[in-house]
Amino acid sequence: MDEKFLKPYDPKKSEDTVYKRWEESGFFKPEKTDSPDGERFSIVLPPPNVTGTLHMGHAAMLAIEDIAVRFERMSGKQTLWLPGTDHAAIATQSKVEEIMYKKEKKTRHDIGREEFLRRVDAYAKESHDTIVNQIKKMGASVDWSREAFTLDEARHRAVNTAFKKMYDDGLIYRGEGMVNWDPKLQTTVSDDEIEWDEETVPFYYLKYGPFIIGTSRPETKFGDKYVVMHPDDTRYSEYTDGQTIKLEWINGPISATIIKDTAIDMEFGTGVMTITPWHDRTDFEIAERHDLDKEQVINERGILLPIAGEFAGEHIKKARARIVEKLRAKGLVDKVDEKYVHSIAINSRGGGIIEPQIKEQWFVAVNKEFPIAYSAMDGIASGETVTLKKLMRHAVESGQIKIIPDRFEKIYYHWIDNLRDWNISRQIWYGHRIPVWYHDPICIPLADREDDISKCIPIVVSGTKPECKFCAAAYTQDPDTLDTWFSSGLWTFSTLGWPDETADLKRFHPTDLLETGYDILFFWVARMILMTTYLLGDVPFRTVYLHGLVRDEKGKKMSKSLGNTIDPLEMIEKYGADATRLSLVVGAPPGNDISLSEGKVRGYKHFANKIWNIARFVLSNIPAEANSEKPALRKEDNAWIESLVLVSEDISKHIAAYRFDLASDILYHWVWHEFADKYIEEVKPALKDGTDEEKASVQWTLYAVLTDCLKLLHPFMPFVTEEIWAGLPRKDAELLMIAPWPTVPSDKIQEMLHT
RNA sequence: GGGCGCGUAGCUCAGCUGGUUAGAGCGUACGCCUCACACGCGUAAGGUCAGAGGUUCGAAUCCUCUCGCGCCCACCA
Repeated sequence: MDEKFLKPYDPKKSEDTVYKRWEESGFFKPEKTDSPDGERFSIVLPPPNVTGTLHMGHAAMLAIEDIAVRFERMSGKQTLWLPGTDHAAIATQSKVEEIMYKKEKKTRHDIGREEFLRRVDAYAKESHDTIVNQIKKMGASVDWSREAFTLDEARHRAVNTAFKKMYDDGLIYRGEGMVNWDPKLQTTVSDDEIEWDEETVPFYYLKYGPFIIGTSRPETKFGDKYVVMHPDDTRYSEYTDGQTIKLEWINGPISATIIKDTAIDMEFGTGVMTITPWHDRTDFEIAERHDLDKEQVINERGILLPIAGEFAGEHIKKARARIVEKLRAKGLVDKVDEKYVHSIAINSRGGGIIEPQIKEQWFVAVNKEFPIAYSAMDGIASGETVTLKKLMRHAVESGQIKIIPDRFEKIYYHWIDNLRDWNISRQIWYGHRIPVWYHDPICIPLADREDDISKCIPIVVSGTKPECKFCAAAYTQDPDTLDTWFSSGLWTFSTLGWPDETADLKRFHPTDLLETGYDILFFWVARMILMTTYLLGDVPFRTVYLHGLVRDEKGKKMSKSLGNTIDPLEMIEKYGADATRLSLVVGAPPGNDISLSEGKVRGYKHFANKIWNIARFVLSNIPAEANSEKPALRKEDNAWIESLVLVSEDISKHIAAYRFDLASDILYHWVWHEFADKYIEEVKPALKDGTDEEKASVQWTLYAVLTDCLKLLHPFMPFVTEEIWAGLPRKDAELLMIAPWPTVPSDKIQEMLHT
């Protein structure tokens, strides 16, 4: 027996060495795996953001995915797990800006676009290296030779190709729309990136001519010249749509127009409101319906514009009190409700309070009909007229994508139904620059083109800088960058070489599984489905497995400000990666939040040591050269083999059904409380005083059970099991990671049990 | 306002399509350094399965309502 077994298991001593052995073996690469029946399994790693370090959520993701991957690999499939990182545009940029401002009191504008991007790249690189190290520490069996980054050259080409195709199909357009403007980060953000916070503020009832209107934001009211009410509201039936009235307002007399619109809730307040179409989505929509004027009141930095009269140039935050004071002085304040609770929108990527604005931006049209060029999907034919929304819905509705747990399918549909055109342009610098070039002014006036539109093209979509054939004027590129989810939406295939028709793309796409947290179902999963169905006419993956959030032992969300975070690296350092992995898997069904405590991790470290000691016992009780010849088995030993077969089947079944929580729970229990507590105890007398035949039977069975347990445990606890495997005298594979999974064909079970 | 999830021993959770005295781990108490393991072994305490009503021969498990916790969505002027 190897002397290492004489000491307790020390994860720190072996984990790095074991990982190196795996990596050097080449078996992380699918090429190395024989797959006679051609079966394959592929999955992409949800690329972690290069904004720092990995947290427990990442650890859970890595653990779950590695279990699936190792199981499939051991089951004989050619297996690819493709790793990478995400540039996370806005999150990374704001992080670097924050650090820079803290250290040097400089903003990105002080140092310029080029220098700033150099710094972000440096930060991203450092962050990337940390992340890669952490992924390895967790034991993730990813194929590093295929590692990708959402902002590298290959992905940039994919992004430009996708953008151009969508533009040519009319699915990407530039237009004026209501966007979520972040005055702090000076960029738009998507609807999904907004978080809502409750805030208690005074609610003002203001006299607006003969009406009383309510508002929590008097500072936006300067330009309000439309007063809206429900057409069925009998209280205001004397007023007619389009009627104008004169009234005294903040900065003097104005003329207001009555508008009747069903968007008004008669129950709310007085049932009358004025609108600010430039800074409110509902108001914007009313204005669109009635073709009303829209005026900007607040600029991009939150400063009031000249329309505010004497308040122009003031920041909205400061101006509010003075405006209310003036309204009071003019007798326009009817009453104030001091404790009004409403929600304010905050940019969740480290930004500020969102101010809706009308801006010219790039959008993806989700409701526009177009003929899909090619479709390999069931139920959608090539050339069929579809919309992006329809494609997204169809992929799941038709069962071609299964979401686990299935209750998220409903949530997914609901999200699609409420989806508006996707604003994809951001005014930040870090990210894929929009591949659009402007020639302004055009050198040949439209009138002189003689209908040959190729003569001078004002807007060119191209990955490279175009040149005008007719004049020396250079094209200038759109200064904006793309929403980070645009590039991550391409992830399952951009990582496989698309737009080229590579062997990898043919072999590994669609992927089999997409595993991620339910919190990014919309951000990412939905957008991958959108991009893939549209660009490839296929689904990006067959199954979506959603894991929950990792919370602390009290069920609270882990956060730095609460100080309740548990660092995965620290847990690995103290208890080993196997224990850390198991603590995130046992008792964590799909879609349920996981509550974690250090004690839980410690408990599983003890389990790792238990396995180690089982191995020690078995190895010290069998001949040094374990005999592969199967002896006649005692009745009891046969019964244990039977029990093992049953439990293996159970475990395989649960893994195949993505119930890693149940599989690991059962395994833990069987290995410890059946194999160790019962079988090993029962067998001791026979090993001591039994006949040679009895000893042979017990020894053979002990070894058989041990090796199968190691195999079953390996996906969950790859390090200890591999380390023990290395010390075994006889085995059916040099490395446990590629040892055959102990599935016993049903016809063999009977045979096995009765020999 | 709409939707979803959860509420089972101190803590974290199993209990599938309803069926013998409701389970596990951690923790606790007590006893054991028994020649695989003290990162261990053994024993024990601890639950009106959130509450009420209903379906049923029988419910933690199905239905209805109530309470509590959490989450998601929505154009809360």
